[in-house]
Amino acid sequence: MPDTLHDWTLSPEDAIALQRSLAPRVERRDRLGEVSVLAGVDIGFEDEGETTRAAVVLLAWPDLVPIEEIVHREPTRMPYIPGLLSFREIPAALGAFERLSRRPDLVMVDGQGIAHPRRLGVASHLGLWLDLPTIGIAKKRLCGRHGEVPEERGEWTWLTDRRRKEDPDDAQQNEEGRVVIGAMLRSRQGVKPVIVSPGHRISQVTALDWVIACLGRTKLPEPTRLADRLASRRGRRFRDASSQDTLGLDERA
DNA sequence: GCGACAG
DNA sequence: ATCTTGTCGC
Repeated sequence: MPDTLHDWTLSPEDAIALQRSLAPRVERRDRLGEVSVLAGVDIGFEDEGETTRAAVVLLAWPDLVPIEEIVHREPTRMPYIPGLLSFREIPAALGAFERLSRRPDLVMVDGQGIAHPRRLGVASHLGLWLDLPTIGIAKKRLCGRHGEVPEERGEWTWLTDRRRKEDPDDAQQNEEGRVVIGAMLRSRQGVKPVIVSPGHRISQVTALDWVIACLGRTKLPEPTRLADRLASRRGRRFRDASSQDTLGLDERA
């Protein structure tokens, strides 16, 4: 029975202070080079949470064919605390990135980007650390509000939040002075929308464009979907039968 | 003070 | 996130 507090690298107070100091460095405008390799990142857990398993998948653009997969395991250091997710997941993610044969041009992360109380979700934090363009794709909302999302696939609605100290002066605002922090995207009909928020070095609109361009017929965009399968021990049953692998890609566009 | 709360 | 079978629907 490990005392979880002993494994903390940072206290919650220090982690929050670090987020506050890093948030201003997140770039919300496009700074992407030519994109030919995309990456999907996700984290899973084993041994009742004692082991963290990070998965990174590289895909060729625009084929969206996987060209490299890495699964990296290491001891879990921190418990899950809403708002401090990056401190729990990033160490393992970095371990996985170190083993890649090359760096991707754009990274899609399972979780929030700037749609975070201090505008530093795991996608933004990882983007800053790697100095790469990142996008956050989350399945649940952490903060902010939004109206109803149209039912049709590809439709979306803004996710907005009250302005905070962490928001830059030129942050994109709507008519009520609220700040846009992401978009609720109906990635598939009849399914709960996913939350798309910029991570680092990318604008809201460009982030949305990329995620939509990577949609198959499943809820999650291809990069994150593949990383998800790897990180959560699923999809191991079809390792040889590639027939199931490209199923989600056939009917897009 | 009372909820809400990524993975 | 994870523990877990069958089942409803395109």
